[in-house]
Amino acid sequence: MKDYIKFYSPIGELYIIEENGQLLEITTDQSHTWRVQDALAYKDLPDVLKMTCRFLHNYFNGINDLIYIPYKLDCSPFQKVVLEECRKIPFGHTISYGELAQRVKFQMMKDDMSAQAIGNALNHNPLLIYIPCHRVIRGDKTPGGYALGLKAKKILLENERNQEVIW
DNA sequence: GAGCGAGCAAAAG
DNA sequence: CTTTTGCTCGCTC
Repeated sequence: MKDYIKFYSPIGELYIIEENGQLLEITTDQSHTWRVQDALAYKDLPDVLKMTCRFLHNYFNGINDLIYIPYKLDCSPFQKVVLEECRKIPFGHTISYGELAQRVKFQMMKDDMSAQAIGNALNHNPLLIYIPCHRVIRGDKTPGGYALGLKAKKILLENERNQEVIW
């Protein structure tokens, strides 16, 4: 049993998808909605959708809401580590793909880890915004790429830079 | 096993 | 400063 709601954001309509009390996806992909039940009235929403909605509302108003939202990652073990590490990047901060590669390397106790593999994993980030993959940029400080296009990445980074951070 | 990146660093123009 | 070149590795088919 899956439910979803639409959230109108500065980077377009976001679809928030939930299953059994766990956050499944935050996406702009409209074609995903065929899998889910009809959208519910707000008062009947599962808590996880209300939490995510509030989180996004706060986020786009420059408030770093540090709530934990239960979520389920349906992806490879490698991607999970990358996404978990990415989630730890604080509001308003940026790091490079290479640096994230170092952290993942440590987590997985590997000898080598390429930045390219990190980019590959982030490209399939199922939880846009909540996992702030837009805070990961190239080593030379240029933005690199973004699944929704560079325009969206710049809007998100501008949003974090200009807002007063409320802890 | 081959091909594909949201990359990197060094070297060249 | 910008562009090119070689190298990288986990994922997917």
